[in-house]
Amino acid sequence: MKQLLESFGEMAHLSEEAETALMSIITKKNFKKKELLLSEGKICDQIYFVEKGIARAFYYKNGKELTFWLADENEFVGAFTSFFSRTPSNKYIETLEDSTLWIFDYHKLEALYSESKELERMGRLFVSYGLSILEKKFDDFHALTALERYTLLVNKHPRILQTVSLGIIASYLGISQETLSRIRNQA
Amino acid sequence: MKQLLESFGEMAHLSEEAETALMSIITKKNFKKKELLLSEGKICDQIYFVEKGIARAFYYKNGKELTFWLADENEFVGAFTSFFSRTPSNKYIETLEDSTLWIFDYHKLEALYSESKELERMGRLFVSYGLSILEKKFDDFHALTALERYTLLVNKHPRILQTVSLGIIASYLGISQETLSRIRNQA
DNA sequence: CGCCGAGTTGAACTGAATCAAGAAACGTGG
DNA sequence: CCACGTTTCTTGATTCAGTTCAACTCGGCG
Repeated sequence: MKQLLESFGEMAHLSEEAETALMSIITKKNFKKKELLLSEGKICDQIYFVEKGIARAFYYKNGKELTFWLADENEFVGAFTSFFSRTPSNKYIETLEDSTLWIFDYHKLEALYSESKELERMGRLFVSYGLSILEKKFDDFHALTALERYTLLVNKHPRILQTVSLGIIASYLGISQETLSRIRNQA
Repeated sequence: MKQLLESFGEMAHLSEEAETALMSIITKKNFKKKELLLSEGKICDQIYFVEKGIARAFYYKNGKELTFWLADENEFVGAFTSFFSRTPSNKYIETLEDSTLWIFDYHKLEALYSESKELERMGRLFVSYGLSILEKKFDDFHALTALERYTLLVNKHPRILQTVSLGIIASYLGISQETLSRIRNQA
């Protein structure tokens, strides 16, 4: 909860009223490992903030799972295009550990934004912040080699390396599981 | 201008007032080929909509130019993280042809958003739309091979292939210029 | 105790990068 | 408008990183 509010603070300056209003529409929920939060064909109605645990987003390509997002603690996960444009998603979201997530519901958020100019503005700043994060991810993926991306992950999210299975991490980094195994033992 | 308004329409429903207000703060300007719109160390104060021509964004890695964004006609280009967070950018933006661009200035936009709830909302929808586009780009880059990305580019933006130099396209696709030359002559 | 999923390791193969040289296209100034 | 020089593109030969396929190990769990 404290972490969540800190994350908000980074994104937008919230008045006490705005903070209260926002907190009133989000809900905290516990999930078991491997619970599915979104599946293909559904519209993504909820964005999640990981308070505890790990979640991932993936889709299928040629019958194989492709993990393109790993959300460690204090990070968000969601299918944003589907969420914003209200179109069915081709993505799946699931927990990889027993997790505690904060749920941001689309309709509740929209209702909240409609309440006041300040809240509308808050929404804009959230999305702007999200766009920055995504731009960073895109740049990393474009500019870095698999090894560099691995190093980044080790430094920023060592816990993911210890917890998440190798196959998932490999697909996240865009390399085969065997190559990742070799990189790890050692480089 | 018509194209510009159509693009807006896709992103957000604008009342006539909102449309007028928006049009009053953006400006159209002509640029020569190879004009620099943003350079490293500067804060990105402007987002550009390409009415005519082509623009690109790139940065340097190990002394080599890396093009990560190509904006064809009716597309946007900008250094979004820098733009939103008001921090210096490591990126360059330039035209690749004589071009006509619409300029969206940060401070003018912010002033506009402050004017009303509707305009604030419009801003939020713009950014949401931008986030969707970026997510799409990210997914493409993650899931597709160089050849698939090449095919996508050929289909969607044949004009880029004819106009932009091979080295730039290759770096955009994430492959070497030689490989792209071979792919083109033929696959 | 034996099975099963996850990880490791090896060997062969493949696609792409790199290095290098030459051809074509372009523009710039005389 | 031509001639030269620079940039861009192509092509070939070599090298290398990473994939694939396959076998094997390890640890946990029923």
